[in-house]
Amino acid sequence: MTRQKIEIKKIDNITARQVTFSKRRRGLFKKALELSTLCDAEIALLVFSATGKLFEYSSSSMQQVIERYSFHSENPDKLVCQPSLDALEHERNRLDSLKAELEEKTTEIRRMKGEELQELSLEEIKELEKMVEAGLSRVAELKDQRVVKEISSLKKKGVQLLEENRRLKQMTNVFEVPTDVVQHVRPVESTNICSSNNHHDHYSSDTTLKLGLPFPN
Amino acid sequence: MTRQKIEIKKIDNITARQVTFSKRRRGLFKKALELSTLCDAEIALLVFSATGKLFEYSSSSMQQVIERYSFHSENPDKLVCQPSLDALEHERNRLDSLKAELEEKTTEIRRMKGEELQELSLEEIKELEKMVEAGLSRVAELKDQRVVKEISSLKKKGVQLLEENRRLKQMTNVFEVPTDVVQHVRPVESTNICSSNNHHDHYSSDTTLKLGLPFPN
DNA sequence: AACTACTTATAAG
DNA sequence: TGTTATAAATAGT
Repeated sequence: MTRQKIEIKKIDNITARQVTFSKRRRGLFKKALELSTLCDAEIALLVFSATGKLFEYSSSSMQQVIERYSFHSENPDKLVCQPSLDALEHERNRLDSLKAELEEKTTEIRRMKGEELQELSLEEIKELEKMVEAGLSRVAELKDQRVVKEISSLKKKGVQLLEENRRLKQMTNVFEVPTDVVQHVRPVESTNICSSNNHHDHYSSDTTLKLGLPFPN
Repeated sequence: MTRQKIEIKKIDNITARQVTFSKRRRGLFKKALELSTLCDAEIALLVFSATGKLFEYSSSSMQQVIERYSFHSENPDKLVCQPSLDALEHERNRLDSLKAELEEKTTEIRRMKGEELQELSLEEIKELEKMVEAGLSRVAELKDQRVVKEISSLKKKGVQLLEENRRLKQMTNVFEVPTDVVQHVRPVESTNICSSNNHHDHYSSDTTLKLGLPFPN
């Protein structure tokens, strides 16, 4: 919230994350203290860092506030114990391995972006560069393919539009003949009329077509 | 803390106190959420208003954090003895969200490598290309820095080696004068002799020097 | 509840 | 850790 606004999502850079944690933790505890003082509120605040360190604040005593909480939340499932510690532990193991995997991918992405290279050897950096280069050329290539496709489709559309224009001009001529002839022609030509109103977007012209001619389902 | 700085002590005016309570409570919860999100911290926050109303926030589940706290603070009189469905369910949610996150990162990596672009729009591909380009130039830049460093260190070493060679040649000349002269000279020149055995590492040559000429302390 | 003028928190270096 | 430019929180209206 300074120098630059940041997005509220997990900070990838571990060092930055720790620094931010310290600063914001202090800020949070200060705010908690102020709120309890100013407004005579009873507050408990528990913070476990990512590394498992505990930080706590309580306006009275942690014990007391937690008891008050337990009482307050008339927990009906308090009697229901033992959902199997085993299962819980299993879940936690899985969680840990997922976390590790995630950390790995996060680092890989950061490295592809040229961050966090300090602990790579020159050889590894060269390897990385080759990889990113390969990725870039593949992306560029696919982009070009898309562009080519886009252009050719645009050209095709241009031709169609020209065609339409020609027909519309013919229509103008048709309008000069008696009304019943025009009406006879319309069902066949309505598609073209619609798309000519949407020549900048052929997808929505399809939609318009469907709206104009609803199907029975 | 605006319009005028206020002293942090209980607000006398009841209305003002309630208003402040609302505002600051919101602020506090927001900060707590931000901290847990940014820094991957596990947080529990309990606030009882002066009128006894409970407000709570927890990054995972209140139950779970309190349990963790109970465990952490070697508190023998277990405040809450609930392995709890709540906690289990929470672990599972977290597992799911981690899985999703992992999936996301995996896709991001594949896209940076130019794979799986089919469902991106042209605009998105262009964006991606820019990103990979930026990454590549950063990687290349850092690689160049490394290379430059490597080269200059190699050059320095070359100069040192040359220097050593020169001295060794001088030594050869010294060995050609009578033995007693050489012995007289040795205390002064021993530094060079020693370091010439370690010309690839001038730090260890210092060590060798000390070993050769131990100080009385 | 909305609006500011001001203080505070904090991201980046 | 300390500094600073800027974003965010908020006291009083």
